[in-house]
Amino acid sequence: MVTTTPRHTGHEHPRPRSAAVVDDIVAQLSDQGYRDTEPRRLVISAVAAQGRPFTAEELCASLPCVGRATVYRGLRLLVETDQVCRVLLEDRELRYQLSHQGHHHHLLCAVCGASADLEGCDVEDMLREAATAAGFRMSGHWLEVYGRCGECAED
Amino acid sequence: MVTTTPRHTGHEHPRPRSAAVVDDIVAQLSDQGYRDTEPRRLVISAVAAQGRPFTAEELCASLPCVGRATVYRGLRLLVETDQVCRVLLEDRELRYQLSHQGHHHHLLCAVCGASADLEGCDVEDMLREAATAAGFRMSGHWLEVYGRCGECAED
DNA sequence: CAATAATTGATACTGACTATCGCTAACCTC
DNA sequence: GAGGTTAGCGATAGTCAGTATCAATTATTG
Repeated sequence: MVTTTPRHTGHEHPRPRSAAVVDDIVAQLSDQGYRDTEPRRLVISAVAAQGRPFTAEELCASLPCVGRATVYRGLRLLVETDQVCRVLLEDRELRYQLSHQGHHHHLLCAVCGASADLEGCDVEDMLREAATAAGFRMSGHWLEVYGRCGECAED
Repeated sequence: MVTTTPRHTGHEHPRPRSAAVVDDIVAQLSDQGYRDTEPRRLVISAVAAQGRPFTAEELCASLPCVGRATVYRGLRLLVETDQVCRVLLEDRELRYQLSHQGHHHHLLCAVCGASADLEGCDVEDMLREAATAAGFRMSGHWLEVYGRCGECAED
């Protein structure tokens, strides 16, 4: 398993900070009984290296040495364990992104693809109320907000 | 234009009320330059007959005499002209539904698949505000709410 | 170190949808 | 109505994203 690194206080050296993230995720997966494998680490590492929401195919392309199926499996595992969250673009394209954990929504820039987490927006209660009024018991929801980020708004 | 005519193919007697819906939609399409064709009417009629959100494949299955491509094309046209709206289930399955026009959101029952429009819920402003706070200019959003309808909530 | 069970990767497959293209029929003009 | 455009049709082939299969590999455990 590769990574030989002292896991404890890990940043004393210029290890790419993403390495810490990878170790952290691998450790969490390990706690849940998932093995620490080379391909898996490669996938996680590639995920951590992405600057913005990415597609499964992009990930595959960036990992020519890892089988497609393995990339997809790894990605699915990360989503299931809440390490990565799904992002839906306006054209329904599915993308992924390292999760900042916890339930939250995304602001997506239609121009550059950047994403930001929507803070301080508590639609939850509002939706639950409206659902109740319609005779429904709400159990969940899906929300994505589209627009232009600061940089792209100027055009 | 069109269609006050009892087309011979038709069953003039107790015209199902959906027939009025079909005529109406065909008329609107006609206004936009789309032809009034038999297969198109069949598609619209099948759409109008659905009691709840349906998939494209379900529609194909219910129209064995209409080519798949035609069903898909018809459905796409109806979406583009706002006669039909798309509904996204929790598992990302795409369904369709006669549109009640105007921007609105759906409440979807995870058990029986029924849908209701979410009334009196104005998330718009809230989202725009939160987006602005994050330096974004909001241009749109996608929201689906999942739960159980009154009937299914009892279980 | 051997046993065992998870994981991998090559590949075949699936499901949903789109492109192609020769043919048909709706609509417009006269 | 008749005739000419051309939208629309349907059969089918193709595409694309993602999944299933399965023999070989490898992390983990006893």
